[in-house]
Amino acid sequence: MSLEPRRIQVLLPLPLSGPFDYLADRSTPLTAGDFVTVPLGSRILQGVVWNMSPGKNEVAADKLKPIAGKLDLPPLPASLMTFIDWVASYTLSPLGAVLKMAVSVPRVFDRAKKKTFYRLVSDLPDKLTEGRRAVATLDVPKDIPMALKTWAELAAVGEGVVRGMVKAGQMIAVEVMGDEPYPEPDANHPGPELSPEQQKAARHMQEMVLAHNFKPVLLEGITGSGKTEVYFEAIAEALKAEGGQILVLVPEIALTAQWLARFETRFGSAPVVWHSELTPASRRRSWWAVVNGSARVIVGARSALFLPFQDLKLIVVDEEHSGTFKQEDGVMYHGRDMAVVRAMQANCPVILASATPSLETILNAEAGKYDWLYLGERHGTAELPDMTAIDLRNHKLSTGTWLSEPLREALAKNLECGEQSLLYLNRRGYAPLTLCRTCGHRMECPHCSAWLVEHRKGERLTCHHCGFSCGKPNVCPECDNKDTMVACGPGVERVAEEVSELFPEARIAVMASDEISSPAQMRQVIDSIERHEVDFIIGTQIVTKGYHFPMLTLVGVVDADLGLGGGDPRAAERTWQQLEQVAGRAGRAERPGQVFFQTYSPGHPVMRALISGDGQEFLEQEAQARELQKLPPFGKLAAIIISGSDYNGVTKTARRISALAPKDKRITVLGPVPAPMSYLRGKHRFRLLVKAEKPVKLQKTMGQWLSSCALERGVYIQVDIDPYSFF
DNA sequence: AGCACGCCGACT
DNA sequence: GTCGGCGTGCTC
Repeated sequence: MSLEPRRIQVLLPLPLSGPFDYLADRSTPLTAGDFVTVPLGSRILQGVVWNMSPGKNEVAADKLKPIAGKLDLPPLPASLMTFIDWVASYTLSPLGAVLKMAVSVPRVFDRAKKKTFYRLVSDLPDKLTEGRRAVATLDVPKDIPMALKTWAELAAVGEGVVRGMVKAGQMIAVEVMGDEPYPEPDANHPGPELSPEQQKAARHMQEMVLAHNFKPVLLEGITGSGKTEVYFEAIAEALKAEGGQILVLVPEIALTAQWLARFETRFGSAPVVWHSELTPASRRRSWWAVVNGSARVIVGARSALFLPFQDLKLIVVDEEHSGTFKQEDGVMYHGRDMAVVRAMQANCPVILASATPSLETILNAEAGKYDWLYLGERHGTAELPDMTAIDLRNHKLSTGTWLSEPLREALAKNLECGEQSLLYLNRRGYAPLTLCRTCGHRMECPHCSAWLVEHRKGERLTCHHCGFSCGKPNVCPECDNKDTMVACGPGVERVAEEVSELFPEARIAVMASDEISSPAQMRQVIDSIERHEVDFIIGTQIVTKGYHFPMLTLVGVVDADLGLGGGDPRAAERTWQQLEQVAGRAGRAERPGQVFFQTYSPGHPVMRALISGDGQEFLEQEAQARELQKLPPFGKLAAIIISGSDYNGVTKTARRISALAPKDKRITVLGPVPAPMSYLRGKHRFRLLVKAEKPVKLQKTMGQWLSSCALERGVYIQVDIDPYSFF
């Protein structure tokens, strides 16, 4: 019998393309997925056993080091390892970089101590002391063990009382890895009444959950149709099973206090949350709850896909059309698409919900690859808002104002009626551009190819791409003339200024990401709107995130054309989605709503679709355009970003990569052109677009192609499979 | 990602 | 003469 140490593969959470071989003692029990510590260079790192056999490319025997130890943690579930492998090869990212997303839990390893929790026994004696009775009659979910301290606090007794009950056998100690478990959402908690239409959709999804098969479903529902309540029923169905976990992906968890409140109303307790702004302690607690299976429902941002679920029963992607699901740096992946893959690997259904589904998803549904459920009725008696385009060619704006006569009148009338109005402009700050009246000099960011945006707070100019900021100059840096710098164009702050001049008495709230920095602050603003302490809401994108305000009956889109320029084939679709979402804010509950779009091109297909309320024709046009250009989903698309601080080096490399493109008729390489942000954080960026016909194995082709291009120093390339912007 | 190794400027 | 700047490249 050989007692020679065996060679195993260990993957480290570093941007390395694959696992390293290490030596492991045959007497230590190890399996794939186990967390180990290994020496790397001069340091000791935590890694994951990726394979119990050596790697393909033989490493010299004298380089091999033995593993340093094994961590007392549950192994990474095999399903997550499969997913990590898949994501790495699909996105052409280093395997270790993908692993890092799954194990970047601060101090998760060192604090993995066993903790003791307590639960009540079922057969308690009738006679108890007053303190013990308080503990025994607490209204807490059964079978959820809690810390001694928690019991004492909830029952308002001393810890001694609880300790006494343990001694008397009235409570049982339970050993749990990690922190206190979360309460389990109650599937049978009485929820809101569903309309027949909602019930029908809910039943379909419940059946999918029971079938326990991979199946994507598009849940399309106009704003106010109660999509959330419908997929809650699918979640409830999955919860009824003995074990298993449900993942809900949302675009920006930090801002969805209203969503969490609705969840609690339906299920009696909050779900486990996961997003980048969690404190290290709650991050660790959530991670543990997921890995030990005690977290039944997890709601999170796209990174939640990489949590160590033991047994996924259902995935929901809310607001599936949202661009924020696309990670644009590091490992570039699309959360919605990866959610579908994760569901496929877990063999469970995946629900894609949206009022304005992405074209990709609609086409998948039309092709029959996805089931398609449609909710067309607004909840209660609310009717669809009235959509009106204001042609700015006929209603000229006077200089320095941004609200046309008809919109001002409508706002005045709405204020008189005591109802709330929302003005939407997807632009933060006061003015997007500052220029010199004398010489025309534009204030640009020294590190990016972007204009500096003026913010009223502190009279500062700020770059929205890299955060650079400086005071607003009195003297033109170019021609030295004094007091010639003027603000051009509107941001939300400037519209707010105009509104306060028009209606000096009115109460105004500005909602923009730089005004609202925490969920608590968001909560505050929402509360004050709900309490009707606000007449006018002036907001950017963040107002489209699914809040409803019953007194909000008028929406004005300050610049409906914003975002249509450029030439990005996705711009029209995005604008349509955004404006449709904003329009949905108007006239919920029992009050009809009005929506006004200020535009210079009321004949644009997007505007026509919005006004007629029929997106069908518009989407068909978009689909045709994509098919003609062989853009996704009719073909494959990837971007190569070449960046570096040396402009010549970058352009030279970009041209060389383009020249070395595979000679294949089915592959077209466009560019290089300056990337959307061609100068970002001090680095020049150029982009190549790779268009390929569907049968082309894009990852394999690109991998071979790019590894054949030797890079000069200081030049970096990055691949973006399925780029979000087609530019 | 770290961390060493390495090759050029201002200090005791 | 060294201390140290951070550029490049390796880590089983």
